[in-house]
Parts: sequence; C-alpha cells; structure tokens
Amino acid sequence: MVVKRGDHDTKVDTANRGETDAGVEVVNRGVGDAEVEVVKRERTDAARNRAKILAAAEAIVADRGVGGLSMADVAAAAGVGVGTLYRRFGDRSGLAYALIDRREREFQSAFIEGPPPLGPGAEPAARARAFLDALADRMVEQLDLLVMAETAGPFARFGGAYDAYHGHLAMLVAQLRPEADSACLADALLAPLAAPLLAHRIRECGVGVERVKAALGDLLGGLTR
Amino acid sequence: MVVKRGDHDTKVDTANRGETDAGVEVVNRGVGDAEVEVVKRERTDAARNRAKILAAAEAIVADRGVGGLSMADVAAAAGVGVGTLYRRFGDRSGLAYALIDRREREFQSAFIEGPPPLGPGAEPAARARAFLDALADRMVEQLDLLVMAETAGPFARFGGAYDAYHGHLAMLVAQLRPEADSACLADALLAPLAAPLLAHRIRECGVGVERVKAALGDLLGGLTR
DNA sequence: CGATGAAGCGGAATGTGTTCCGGTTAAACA
DNA sequence: TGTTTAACCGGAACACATTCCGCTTCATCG
Repeated sequence: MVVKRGDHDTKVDTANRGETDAGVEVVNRGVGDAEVEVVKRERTDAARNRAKILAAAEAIVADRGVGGLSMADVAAAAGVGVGTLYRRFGDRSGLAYALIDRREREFQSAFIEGPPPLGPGAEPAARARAFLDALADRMVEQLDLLVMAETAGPFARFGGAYDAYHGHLAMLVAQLRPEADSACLADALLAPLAAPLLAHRIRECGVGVERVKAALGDLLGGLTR
Repeated sequence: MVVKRGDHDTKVDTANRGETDAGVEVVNRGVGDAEVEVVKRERTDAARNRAKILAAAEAIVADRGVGGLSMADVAAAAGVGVGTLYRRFGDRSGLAYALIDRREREFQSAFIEGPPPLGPGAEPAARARAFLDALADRMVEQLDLLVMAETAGPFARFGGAYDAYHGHLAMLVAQLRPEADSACLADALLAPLAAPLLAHRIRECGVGVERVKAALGDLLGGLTR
C-alpha cells in the first residue's frame, strides 16, 4: 500500500483524498459494522484535463525550469481554465507534488516491499541506513520540485510522503532502540534531508550528497550503540 | 560579535548591509593599504519611519497574529507607503526578521559570550547540549514569526542567524569529534529544529519540546561515544 | 544661509496565486 | 432514449507581495 498525501491545509476539499495515478478515488463509507470500499471513476473529461495539465506542466518545467511554472501559464498551455487546475491539484504545491508523484510511488514501494537492504529482509540498521541513503538520492533527483512543494505551503510536506517516510523510519528505529523515542528520532533523522536545506548546502555551499549521507550514517551509527 | 543576516538574494541592494539595531550602517572603505570604518547615520526621517513601522507591525501581530501581517496593512497602520517598507526591510520575511531581531541578538550573545554551560567555559558536549536545548526553547518562543521568516524564502532571511548557529555548533562538534565532518553533523543536528517541522509536531501532533530536546540529546550522546 | 545631490518617500501599477460562481456535461437511471 | 444531477469547467474577480518612478526632504558644504 502506497501512502499518498492527505488533505493539504484547510482549503482543499475531499476531491483528492485517496486519489491514485489513474485518477480513481477510494472512498471509505461506513455501512453498519463493516466498511466497504467504493471505487469511483473520475469523469472522462476530468481525466483528459488531468493528463493535459500534467503534460503541459512537465513541458514548462523542462523548458523554463520550476521557477517558470505559473498556474496561469500551465492553464493556458493545457487549454483549460485556472479553476480546473485548482479543482484538480488544490494549489501550486499540489501541482508540484503531482509532478513528483510517479517517482515517489516507485520509491515508496521500493522501501516497503522491494528487495533488501531497502526492503524487508535486512537488519534494521542496514535498512535504515539504506533508506536514508536512498531518500537523499531521491531528494537530490527532483530537488527543485521538492523545494517548491515544500515552500509553497509550509505544511504541505507533512501531509503525505513525509508521513510515509516517518512511519517507516520510526518502525526501524523502534526495532533498533526499543526504549527510545522512535518517533522523535525519526523526525530528527529525516530533518537534515529537508529540501530547502539540502538545496542550500548542495548548490550554494558545494557540499556533496555523499557527505550528507555519511553524516547521517554517523548519527545513525551512534544510535545503535 | 553578533552575526547578522547577509544579503538577501540578488534583489536587495546595499541599503541594509551591516545594519544594526540603531539603524547605523558600517561601510568599509579602502584607503591605500588601510581600511577605515566609516559610520554613517541613518537619516532622521528614516529612523522615525523604521520605528513607526516596527511598532505597527508588532501591534498587528499581537492583534491579528502573524497571518494578518500584510505589507499594505502595516504600511497603512504606520502611515507610510509600502515602498518605504520594502526599502527598509527588503520583503515580508525581512520584516519578520526585524521583529525577531532583538531576541535573536540576546540569544546569540548568550551562547557566544554568556555564562556556561551555554557560553564558553563548559565541556563541548555540555555546551552543545545546552545550545540545542536553548535553541529549541527560543524557536518555540517565536515560532510563528520564525515559520514566516523561513517560509517566505528558504534561507533568505534566516540565513544569517542560521550561519551563526551552524558555525557555533560545528565548532563544538569539531572539538567533540575531530575526525568527523563537523559541518554536516552540525547541519544534521540543527535541522530537526527547523521552524516548520517544530510547528507541525508541537501544534498538530501534540509533541512536547522536551521530547524533541531529548531526541536531540540522544543523537548527540551517540556522537560523543 | 542657500545650493546641491543623495537618500528617502508614497502610492499607482504589475504579476501571480487563489477563490467564486453561473453555465456545461458526463454518467446514471427510468 | 429522455431526464436528472452531481461533478466539472472556465475565466473574471480578488488579494496580496513586490516593483517602479517621479517627487520630497534631509544633511552637507561652500
């Protein structure tokens, strides 16, 4: 099961809840004691527009960089109104997140159900290390978009992917150090990989990802002993 | 010596360089081999406006919260034009930073030249621990403003203060673990105290500051052994 | 004291993210 | 196939940060 971002702030309604790549929506509807999952297909025009918007956004990012990604431009290039963008993606950071999404899902399934050492089967320490390394690489890979997804709304990050990372790492830390505050430690280990900090260090200060990974490994090593 | 923020991006000119609380500007002017420090007083009308703006901004924050701090409102309340705000503070995050500034300076002088264990004189491990604890408290104290200063442009405004923290902690870590990558470790130890994460955990998740401090102490403890 | 120019000032103009709402349409159902 | 309705669409309107530029004022210096 891949964890997706939940509601954004207080603004976004349920339109995007549980949404997946194909644009279907999973609704939990209480029926007596049992909960039945009802799958509700996205309307065809909506699906068409979603595809057009994502294609247009990707083209604009490829062409002009993330900075040139304005909602009005994307809407114009996709041939839809801006209202449609907001209906689909909530806000600017939501659009960025959608652009990131495919990779994100691959990454999440890799550490949840992929082969060791990232996936299950390896020692917790090795898994945690592999996870942080892989996450660092993943962040760098789409750094611009990630900075934007995080910056547009300060809490956007904590609504979805972050929770998945946090839950996973907290589980590993709990195995490593049952007596410790695994939730807080997971936060602390994840924090150095925040997009803005990473972008600053790598781009402005010439620090390589490898050094960041090594420092994190150092921290993790201290934890296991 | 208190470290202040540097230039913002590419936009802000030299108007605010080397600025201090009283609004004076220190200019280094090369004269032959020697460099002479020339102190140039802020114009009286500018000083008056600065004070009016800061007072108005403080009142608005106290009244409506940080969210209600709009540039136009502050300008109107202070009885100046918005252009004046921008001339003085560069942008929204600059204004937030100015609001934070007094406390910030106290804090910095406390860990740079204050009494131990925060200031010089204590063991590096104890100082690092005390520093992280104190920083956590300080962040919580003005969390809203700090989130805003950080969010408007990541590292734009808070960069100066962050550099001070980073330099200090990196020095302590280097004493603690001479062979380690103290710069990266300092980043990693500072990152969990980033305002947005802290705000989220404390306000949305009910995590107390004490737990965050303890986790950080745990991490630090692992480092010293 | 009066000229001079650099610094400061204000507010209109601009750009862009976000919301709103009347009209449209796809899908379900009789 | 006709009816119904919830979802969707578009773009005008809005809010707000930021920029621009012509005018004003302070401080200096002859």
